[in-house]
Amino acid sequence: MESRIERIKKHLHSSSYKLTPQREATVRVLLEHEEDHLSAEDVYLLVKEKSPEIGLATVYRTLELLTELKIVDKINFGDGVSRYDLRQEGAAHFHHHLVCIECGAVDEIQEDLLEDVEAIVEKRWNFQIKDHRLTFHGICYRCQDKEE
Amino acid sequence: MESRIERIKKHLHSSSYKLTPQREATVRVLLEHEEDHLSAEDVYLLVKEKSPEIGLATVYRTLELLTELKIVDKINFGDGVSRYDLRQEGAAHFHHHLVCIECGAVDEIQEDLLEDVEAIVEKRWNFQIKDHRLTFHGICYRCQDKEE
DNA sequence: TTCCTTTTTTAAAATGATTTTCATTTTGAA
DNA sequence: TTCAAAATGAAAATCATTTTAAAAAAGGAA
Repeated sequence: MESRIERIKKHLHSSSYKLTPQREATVRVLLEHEEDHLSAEDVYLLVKEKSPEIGLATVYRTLELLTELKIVDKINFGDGVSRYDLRQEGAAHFHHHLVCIECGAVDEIQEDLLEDVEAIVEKRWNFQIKDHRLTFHGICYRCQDKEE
Repeated sequence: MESRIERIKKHLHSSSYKLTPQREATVRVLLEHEEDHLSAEDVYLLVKEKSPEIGLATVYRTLELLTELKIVDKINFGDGVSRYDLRQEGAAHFHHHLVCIECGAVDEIQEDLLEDVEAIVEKRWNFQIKDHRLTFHGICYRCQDKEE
């Protein structure tokens, strides 16, 4: 059976891009840090551990390329940096996030939950939805426990 | 009856901040441009028309202050700049956005639409929601017409 | 293989948004 | 009026990200 890396390689090739060693190292870091919401700088530092010669600009270019190909999602929690999440394979919809305003933790919601809302928006606003971003800011279960 | 500006003034005073001429000029620009999703630079240029002595740093500081006091919402559509929206008075919930990937237009959805989703999230993830951000990316009704 | 063209990379410089610094001005309370 | 704190403006600094330019790598054709 085909590995995730191999499928990404094919995906790149089908758009006539190569899976260079630098790109592969970057993808591997993303694979090892799913759900971690790494910034470009985070990714850079992690890639550097195994491939010290890589440049920050290459990481940025790779993340941009992967975003274009919809292999990763670029997200923004309003803290001044973009973060990059590997897309779940076969996921029809982008996952949602829970950002804790106490401790800063970011949890993920894989369920869609928006089918009904999207149906309403498409019909009522006559808007053809291609993608969405939903983030809740609040207090996570861990911090709720702390307070009591 | 009390004007919007006066209520904002009281809001500032209740946190022991002053409504200085610069702050008032900034708020007035926001009041005159609701739904326009102005960037700090946009606000600065508009404020400058009436108050040419104002500095960009002051506009940034004012927008930050208004954000802290929840008088404005700072939003980010992933285009590299933060945008600032005056909050609807008495609006329990932040409004949502429709971003057109063809023409870049940003439309607003004032309806909540998320009550059910939030109830599920609060219960199932045991997360105490304080705020949310929901943005749909897709094709607006204007661009759909163009294509046909 | 060798040559050639294209893609990719690197490091450094450039850019652009935002924040900080610091000297000056304004403010409100005593 | 006097004083300390708050606010401002201009410039400098910062930080994330992008661009540049030259070198390296990759792939295909002869």
